[in-house]
Amino acid sequence: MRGLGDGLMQKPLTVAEQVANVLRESIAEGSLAAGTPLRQDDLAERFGFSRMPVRDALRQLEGEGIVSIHPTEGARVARMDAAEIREIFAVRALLEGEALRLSVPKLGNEELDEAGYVLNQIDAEPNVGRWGSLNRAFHLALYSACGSARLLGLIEAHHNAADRNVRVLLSNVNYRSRSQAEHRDLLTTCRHRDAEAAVRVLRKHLSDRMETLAKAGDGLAGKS
Amino acid sequence: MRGLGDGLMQKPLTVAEQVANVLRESIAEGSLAAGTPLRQDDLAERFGFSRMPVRDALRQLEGEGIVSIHPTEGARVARMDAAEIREIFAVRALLEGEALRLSVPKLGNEELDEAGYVLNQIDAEPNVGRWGSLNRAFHLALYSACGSARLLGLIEAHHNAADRNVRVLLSNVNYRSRSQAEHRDLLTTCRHRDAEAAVRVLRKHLSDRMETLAKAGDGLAGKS
DNA sequence: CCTGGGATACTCGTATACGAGAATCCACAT
DNA sequence: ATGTGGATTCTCGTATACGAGTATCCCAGG
Repeated sequence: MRGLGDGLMQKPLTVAEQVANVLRESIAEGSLAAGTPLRQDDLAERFGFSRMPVRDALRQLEGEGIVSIHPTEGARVARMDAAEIREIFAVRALLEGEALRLSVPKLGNEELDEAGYVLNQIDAEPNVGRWGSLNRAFHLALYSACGSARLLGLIEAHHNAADRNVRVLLSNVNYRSRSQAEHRDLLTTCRHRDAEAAVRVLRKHLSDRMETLAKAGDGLAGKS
Repeated sequence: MRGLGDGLMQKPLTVAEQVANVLRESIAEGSLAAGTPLRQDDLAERFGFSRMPVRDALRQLEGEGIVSIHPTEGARVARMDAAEIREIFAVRALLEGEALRLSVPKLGNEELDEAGYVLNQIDAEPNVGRWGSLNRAFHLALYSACGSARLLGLIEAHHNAADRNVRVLLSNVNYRSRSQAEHRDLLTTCRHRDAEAAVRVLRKHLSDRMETLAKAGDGLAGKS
């Protein structure tokens, strides 16, 4: 859970955080496959910094569940099998369902329009790499009125954790169009301020996407 | 969320983790009040180590939401007002409710007996400081069969985050006896393998404890 | 040819050292 | 007396250096 309450606080961007961001993106993008050893020396040399910021970044990513660290053994990109993907999506369904339930009654047109704008951006975005963060932005916009920064932080962390698994399927046009259709359904339901219906749509959306992921992505996450 | 899946993995205990444990315990115990600045130099000197392990420990605790770090400003014990306490308990109710629902059907007598044993330990434990970890052990024992290491990790993290707020009320005999009574109710329901009833008991337990905490602990967490 | 032991190399954890930025405090001028 | 400016101090972030543990690889012996 990275920075439970960030988003508003103006922190001087430190090198360690930049490294963490790049690593997170590289892992999400897929250029760093699951199980890849992350040597501190190598990374330090690649980035042109010393090992200290790299250490901090790895610690941070460990907290997000993206890498796993063993003191003597070093850090590796966290493995993620089908069971793990199901776990993440189950937690997401739980957290996001609750966040949506709390948020919908308090949603203003401002947030709804923002969500709709993001949806259009997704349709117009040719670069697959940016789809993950846009997807996250859409969901968080709908939850933003839930009133619990902690809940939002957990949700964001789990989006990050699952990002790399989502992206591998984005080249599949079917996945993208179905996902977008479900997104628009969800937004419409939210516009009607029907919280329970929205939660049902969301849970089905997550459940369907998860099944697709777990089936298709079973082997590609890499095995030991 | 510290070590999503620890508990079984045998890691060489590093100095940084020891420091983190001591700090976590000190914060939970209350000797480090909310808002207290945590100077790296001071802590390093107190523990007899250099600043590096302290830095790592602080990073880790930040990930757990126990301390907040600002790059130039340093680290402080995270503030926690009544609203934050309610957030934590709301998340706990959500996570633990689901974990219990998943776990109850698969619970063996082994885990149930373990939970009962822990309850007796709580009654027999004179040292208030150990009540927090025993309480956590009881709850986790009931959830242990849920099948999701991720869920258990999140639950553990939120127990740690709320620990210090729980402990301040333990000197109150009423709180302790009522909590124990609710615990025994919960255990009995679990023994009957009635998942939905167990979830209802748990949610009421958490809700009641939260209300007591939020009311009583409103001012004692310290203000700026 | 296979196995066991020892030395080497590698990686992490920790310590020390240096530079930058911010907050504080004091002096001076108005 | 009060406000402003500058210098000092304090703290963190980052770099470099050292020590310990572990895995690996090669060579000798069976």
